[in-house]
Amino acid sequence: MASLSETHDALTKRLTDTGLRATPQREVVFKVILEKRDHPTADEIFARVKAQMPTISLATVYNCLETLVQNGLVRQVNFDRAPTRYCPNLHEHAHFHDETTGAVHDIDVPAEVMVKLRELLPHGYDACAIELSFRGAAGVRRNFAQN
Amino acid sequence: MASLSETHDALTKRLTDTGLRATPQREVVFKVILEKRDHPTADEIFARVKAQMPTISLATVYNCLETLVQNGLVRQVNFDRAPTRYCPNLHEHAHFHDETTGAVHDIDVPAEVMVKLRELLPHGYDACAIELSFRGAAGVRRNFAQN
DNA sequence: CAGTTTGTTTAGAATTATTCTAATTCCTTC
DNA sequence: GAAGGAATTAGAATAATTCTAAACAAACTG
Ligand SMILES: [Mn+2]
Ligand SMILES: [Mn+2]
Ligand SMILES: [Zn+2]
Ligand SMILES: [Zn+2]
Repeated sequence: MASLSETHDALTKRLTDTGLRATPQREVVFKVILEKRDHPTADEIFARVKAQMPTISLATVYNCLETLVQNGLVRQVNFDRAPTRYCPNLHEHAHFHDETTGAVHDIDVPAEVMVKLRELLPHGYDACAIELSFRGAAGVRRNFAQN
Repeated sequence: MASLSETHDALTKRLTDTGLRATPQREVVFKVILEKRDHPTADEIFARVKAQMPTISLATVYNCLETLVQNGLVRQVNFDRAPTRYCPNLHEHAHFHDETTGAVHDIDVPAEVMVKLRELLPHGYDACAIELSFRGAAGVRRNFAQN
């Protein structure tokens, strides 16, 4: 996995390339999303960030998230009308929403499957994004380490 | 396609089976969704319904929609944080959200593709629903009939 | 039938995630 | 080290949806 300073540099570069600043707020928001690879909501991110930067405001968290999303550093995930979640996994992947625990799991999607999906579109339809999500229950819990 | 009285009967049967009533409000909400096979929002449905039943309230439209969805008579469709849309097409299908026009188009998904998607899930994951949606621009407009 | 229960509709208030506003603070550059 | 632009902040505003509580309607019950 990428080290902290690597991702820090990625953030700085990606932002400054667009004339934006790598502010402490943006850095800490980005960091907490990378740290725990669940799919937190803005509120959850706000809570985690406040632990490290007690003066940050919720508005700033929303602003930072918007910037990160627009610059392709995090992904935005929506399940019906629930609060938006944020995902640090930039690989092409789908989401499994476990209704019993509320957890969201990443599901790998091979490139060839993505190609197959794109082929479903009639001629002339050009998709700039494909979203695939599952809803259900994620399996028997065994006494093994989960994460 | 199914006739009006057919779908009317389907509504009545499906509802009364669950101890619910086929009220005029539920019937007219269902009817306007079937009539125009776009993917209207609750507000749009409210406007169309009011033309036939001027006294209906928005709360009732929401109530009726919830009932129809819960009883499998219409489908609910969400695109990120935009207002929920309602779809009368009960076949397994995906949605294409045309960002330039705002229109939503149904995309056929062969059963075998659905099977393939389900196979992406790790052992123990049980999906009760799979949602697939595309976002982009829907093709060159030619001078042919559209619908 | 009359009376009771149960389900439904309705207007308006409440909720809640998100966005907006306007003032302040922070950098960067001249 | 002023000026200008960018970013942050608190709090107000927004908007889709849900909730509340009262009125209404249909379905039972004896
Ligand atoms: Mn990788
Ligand atoms: Mn058919
Ligand atoms: Zn993810
Ligand atoms: Zn549809």
